[in-house]
Amino acid sequence: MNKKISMDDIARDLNISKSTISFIINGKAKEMRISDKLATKVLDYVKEKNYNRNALAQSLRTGKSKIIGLIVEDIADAFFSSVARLIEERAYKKGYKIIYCSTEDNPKKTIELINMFKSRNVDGFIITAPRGIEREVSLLLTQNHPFVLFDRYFPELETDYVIIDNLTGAKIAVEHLLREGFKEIAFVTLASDQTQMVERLNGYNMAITEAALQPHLLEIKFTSKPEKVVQQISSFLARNKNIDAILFATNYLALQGFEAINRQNLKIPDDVAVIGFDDHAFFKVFNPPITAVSQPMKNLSESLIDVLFKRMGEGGNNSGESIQKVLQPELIIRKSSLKKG
Amino acid sequence: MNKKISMDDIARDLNISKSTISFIINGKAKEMRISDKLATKVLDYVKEKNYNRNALAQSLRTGKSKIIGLIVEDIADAFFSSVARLIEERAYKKGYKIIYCSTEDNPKKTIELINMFKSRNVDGFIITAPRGIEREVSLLLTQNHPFVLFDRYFPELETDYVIIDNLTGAKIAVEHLLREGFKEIAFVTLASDQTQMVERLNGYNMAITEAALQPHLLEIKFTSKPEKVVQQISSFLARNKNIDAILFATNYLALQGFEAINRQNLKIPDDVAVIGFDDHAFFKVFNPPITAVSQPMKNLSESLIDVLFKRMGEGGNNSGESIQKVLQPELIIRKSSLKKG
DNA sequence: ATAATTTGCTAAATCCGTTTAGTTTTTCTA
DNA sequence: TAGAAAAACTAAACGGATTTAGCAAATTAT
Repeated sequence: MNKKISMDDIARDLNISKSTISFIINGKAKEMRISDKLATKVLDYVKEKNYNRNALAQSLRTGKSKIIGLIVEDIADAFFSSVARLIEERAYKKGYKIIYCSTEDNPKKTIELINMFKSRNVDGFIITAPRGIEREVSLLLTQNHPFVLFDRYFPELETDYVIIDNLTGAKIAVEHLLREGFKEIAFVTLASDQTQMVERLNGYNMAITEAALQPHLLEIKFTSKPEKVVQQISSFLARNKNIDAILFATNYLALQGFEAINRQNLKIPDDVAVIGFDDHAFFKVFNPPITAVSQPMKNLSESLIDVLFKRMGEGGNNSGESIQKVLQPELIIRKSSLKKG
Repeated sequence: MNKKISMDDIARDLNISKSTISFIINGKAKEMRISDKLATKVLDYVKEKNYNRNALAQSLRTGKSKIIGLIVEDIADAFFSSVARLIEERAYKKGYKIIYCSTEDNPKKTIELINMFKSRNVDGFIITAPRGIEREVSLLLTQNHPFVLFDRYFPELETDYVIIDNLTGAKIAVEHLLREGFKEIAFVTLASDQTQMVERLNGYNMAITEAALQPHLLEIKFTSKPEKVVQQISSFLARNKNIDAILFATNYLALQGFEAINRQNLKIPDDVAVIGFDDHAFFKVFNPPITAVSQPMKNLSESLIDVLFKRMGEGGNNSGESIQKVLQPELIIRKSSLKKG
């Protein structure tokens, strides 16, 4: 590896002080009363030699990094990767870079990631938190690191977060199915104590109870292999032939659910109507197109950035109230949830 | 922000030298003949105080970071996010973290990202390179930074890369359609001079020429908005009503293509057969399921990591031949490309 | 002509680890 | 029991920037 040129090298070559160079490079030439002549000379030299500041040294000294750490559950998931992309775009415009990592919902890994980000002086965190990192998150609070949670949050902690109204999301989905005349509406979800999942279940239950109908609930273990999930849904459908509509709590479940529906030789929506939670680009072109509870991706990512920058501007978490945004999801009605006729 | 504890602090508190602490923390206690008693004392203290090394300082001194920079075209794209996820998993097991960024195929942004990674001492790069960064890439070569290109490469540069045999991928797709009896096979692709796109076009052309058939080519500008893409494909189909099969060069085009096919009121595969390039989880559950040229994701990500680590082990690029792997894609045949009957 | 400013620039401390080249103390050998 | 060798640590330089405090020369004010 070619050793890179440093400010010291430039200082030696041009026979001036390192401080002077630093001021010039940081655009503080005027402020520090460096002559235009010298400033130009340095800048030219820098350009000629293709000099780049060592960001490590800079961050070490300043404590700032112009980097935001984004910690998502699984970057391969369309929801998270879309958010990541949108956040990256916005942050980039503000001169910040994003580095992202996946937790795979593993608290140990997540804690490691948080510490790695901390020890690299990221300026802020955006986190989808698995259960089990409550301590680490409250450490972020007390240590006054700017951060925002999203997708889910810890009710017991007073943190900033941006989430969607999951309860309402599930509720309007079920209510739409009710209006269409479906009566035996199932909810296929993950067995999870994460807030977003709990709320979706609550929304489903609320709508079913209000309509005085019978719930049909299938909770699947997070660890199940895809084929296992298909089998579980498949046998669930076989056992409950009266089910005429299904709300899937996540896209991943919807995917396996479609497979199960195929295996049971059911037609959407004639035999069974379907709604997914989280929209997906492909849902629009499915045959039939799939109705979905859609999270406001743009709004979500903008809010995340806004909240985080607010915190960063204020220099941390102990300055005032926490900011908690709850965005409204939208039901995008397509043919998969419409009664024939 | 609470100021964090440093080795100096520990040194002062325990009244020993900073070097000693460093040796102990780095597991060099034996080697440096530090007594077990002192080592234990320090380790206990470190645990008690929840001390974490400052990774910036460490990297600054050592030049290593245990971080790999992954630069993809668009993390929101299922292909790239899947690769990212798989690479992350493997790297994590080796004690490396991944930080990833999207280029959006913008050379300027990509160069910035590469420089940012460089200035943060990442140990290696994995890059999907847009055109226009050839100079930067050859700089990586001369500066002896370990890196691997993937998805596409620069024929004029002698670098490591892992790609798939795009020509064969497109060719076997068309040949399959020919075997099924389709005669008017269209290729919908992006106007691009990136190698993967050029090769896919070559594969299509080769298969069509060998069969002595008429090509039907639609090249779409990369910058087109989604709706524009739909319209272009739609009117392409309207103008060429004889087309009985389409190979889409990317998933994104397939998505817009499905929409266009719907608008033209065509049925898959009866009116028009369809094959996508790059498989997608949802293709399996489409109605009908969609045939796809599938990249060997596991193999791809493993190869990338293997090649990169080889380079990193050798300490850079000027030690020996470049490693260029070409993986074979697989045609996953589903109903969308089967002739009725 | 001298003091007070202003201009233009620099020295040195600092951020926090790593690592080389010792130094001091203890133990062993002759 | 002197001298060699081993054991147990440590001082200080280094990596590459930022930033405070301050110095010398040139201007301006008096």
